[in-house]
Amino acid sequence: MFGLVDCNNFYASCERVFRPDLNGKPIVVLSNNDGCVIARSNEAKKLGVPMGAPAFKHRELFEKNDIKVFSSNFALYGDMSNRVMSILSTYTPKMEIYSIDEAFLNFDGFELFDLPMMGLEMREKILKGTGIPVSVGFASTKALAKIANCVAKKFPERTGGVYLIDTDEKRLKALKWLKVEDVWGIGRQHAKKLAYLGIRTAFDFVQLPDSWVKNNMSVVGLRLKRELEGERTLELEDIKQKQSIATTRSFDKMYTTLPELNERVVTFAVTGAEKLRQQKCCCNALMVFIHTNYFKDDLAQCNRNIVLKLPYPTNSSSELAKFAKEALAQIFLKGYSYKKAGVILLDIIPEMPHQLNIFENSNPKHKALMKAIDRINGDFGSHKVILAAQDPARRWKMKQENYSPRYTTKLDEIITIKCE
DNA sequence: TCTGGGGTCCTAGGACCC
DNA sequence: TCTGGGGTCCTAGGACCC
Repeated sequence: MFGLVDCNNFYASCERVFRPDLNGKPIVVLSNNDGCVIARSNEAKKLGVPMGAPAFKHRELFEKNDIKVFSSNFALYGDMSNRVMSILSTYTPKMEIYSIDEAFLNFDGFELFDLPMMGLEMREKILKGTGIPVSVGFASTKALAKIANCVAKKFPERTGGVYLIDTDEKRLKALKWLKVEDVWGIGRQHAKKLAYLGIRTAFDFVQLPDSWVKNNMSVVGLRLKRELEGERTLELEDIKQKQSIATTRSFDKMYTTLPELNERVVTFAVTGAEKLRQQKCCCNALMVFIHTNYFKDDLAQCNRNIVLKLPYPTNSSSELAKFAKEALAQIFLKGYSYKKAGVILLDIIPEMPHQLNIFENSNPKHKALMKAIDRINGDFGSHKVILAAQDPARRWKMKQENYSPRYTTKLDEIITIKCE
């Protein structure tokens, strides 16, 4: 059996943990730059706030309904996620943290256990220990566990937030209930094609011939079909090192000159390099991209990217910054207003051992230098030591008008309790 | 005025090898 | 007139996930 534990409205729930006055009230969390809605409490969903909605288009709806708006606070969400995962890890050694708010648990060998009871206990323990409500689904495959979780979340009164699919009858009932576009692994494009064929539910999907599924949805679709039929094709995945590390941002205003973009791109490269060193890896290539604002049809559009193969693998901030600058210089065109840029580190390999180049290698002194910088920034706060090419005044602040305190990770933002 | 960010996997087709 | 067969690697693009 697999278990899937998923936090309910995770970011919204995190914001409410330390604001119990907001329980039962509609709240939304916005993306970086306060751009789009990326999380909604159940109350906000009921009021018709769509997922991904641009905030500026819904200001009126927010105000009229007294919807509390938050800027995203990833320091808080990341820490709350760790707490939830750490409680979950006490239930089985075999666990895959699938995303910030959900984890697959493997319960092979737990045949004698009462899984639904265990699910209820998990729920309770996590709620008590972190304040985050979760839903739990159990089934024989990952895709079915996802569906069981959906059922648990959709009918909390009837299920208590925990649902187990352990018979064919329950499996078929769930498949007939679930809309095909809500199946894990079926996205917008495939859903459109399926709708055209009159496929409405997960059950309808499973009736399709294998050949059609293979031809139209490749082996990925076929594996999914097997999973829904109850045949295990997906296993828990190990925590692997990342194959690519992206740092990309939209700007607060349009940038038109190379020096302005240089500063951004260097900072992105440095951020990527830090993540690279954290996972003890080097990269062999990087991509830099820039583009204009594609929401503005009336402006001239420019969308360019380049992949630079590096002469040697490195994780040095200054070397990667240098290469990123070179790459940017090659794609930058004058006369456009740029809105977004990014640096993506590619072809990632372990730091040790790696193949040295006969002629040219990463500057050996950088290793100690980076270690020192990482330690200083780790102890005294990030951005204490930066490259000269980065903006020392940090003028490029993100728009975050409703940023909540970092209750759990910052000593001076911790809550104060008054005892009378 | 204002529209997020970070990932993975698979396939087809081209270039190349013997 | 007639032009093999079997591979690998790389890339761009498309699909999906949170």
